[in-house]
Amino acid sequence: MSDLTLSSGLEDYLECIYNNIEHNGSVKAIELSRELNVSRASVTDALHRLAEKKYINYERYGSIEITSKGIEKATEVIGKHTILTKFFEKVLKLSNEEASENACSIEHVITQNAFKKLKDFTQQYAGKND
Amino acid sequence: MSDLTLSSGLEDYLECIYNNIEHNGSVKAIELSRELNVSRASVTDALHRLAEKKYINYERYGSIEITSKGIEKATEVIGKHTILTKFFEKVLKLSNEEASENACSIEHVITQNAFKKLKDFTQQYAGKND
DNA sequence: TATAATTGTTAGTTTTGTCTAACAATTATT
DNA sequence: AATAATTGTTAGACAAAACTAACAATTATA
Repeated sequence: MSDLTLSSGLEDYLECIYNNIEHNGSVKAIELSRELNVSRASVTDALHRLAEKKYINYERYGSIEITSKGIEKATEVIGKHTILTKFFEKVLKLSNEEASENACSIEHVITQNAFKKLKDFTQQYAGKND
Repeated sequence: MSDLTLSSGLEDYLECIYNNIEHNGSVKAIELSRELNVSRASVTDALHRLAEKKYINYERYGSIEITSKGIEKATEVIGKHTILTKFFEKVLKLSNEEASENACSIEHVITQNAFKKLKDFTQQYAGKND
């Protein structure tokens, strides 16, 4: 019985897959390799693990397709990323780069509830200070 | 040449070692095993890795002593933990338990600069709203 | 359409961190 | 002091993620 949850690492792959498909209609392994700074071999491994957990459909030499389960997870993580970045940028006044860097690590570990509160707080705050 | 940086996992061991020594004057492996919910064997491994990186002094069947380097790192992480908990509790109004849970994961990944800004923000905010 | 370049896969290795089970050392109890 | 209980270590497995090097498939180009 395989574990169905995603590690931070696999969430990053999924996020990247989703974003590329959104913007370009498709993704290739070489592109994930470039954007995530990992070897092509590591991408192949990750694609197999994601497929095993049903977040994507993938067969050797085939195209990478994201499943509805994958879309759900990806949008969830990306939503967190967006709000966290906004919080660090608008509330704490960090550069976009550092805001995004922090968002990128925290998005994988923050609890649902904490995120919800942070989201409300950030939106309140941004409303008042814009 | 061994890597001198600490993973999240090893930081947790070090934090636990430091806190126990502070409160009780010493720690035993069994206590770390209990508090961190890992086997005694895993603790032995972790102690060797921490000793190799010079964060603690340790020899088989010997007592666990934290080095000055270890104290520096532990207090840094604990400092982050404290402020992050305060932020989640006082600013976002989470329960102490959930505040601490989030602090526990974020303390290992937040950048120095982001932490500094968050600290200032939290102290400002707490000052105004107490 | 051959050939060359690019992309993807496989096999084998490494590191980190975990586990269990068996054994050794230490500490407590009778 | 001898025995029992607790604590610590070792050995051997396993899983997740990464790597390189060699090879296979695909795509582009001469």
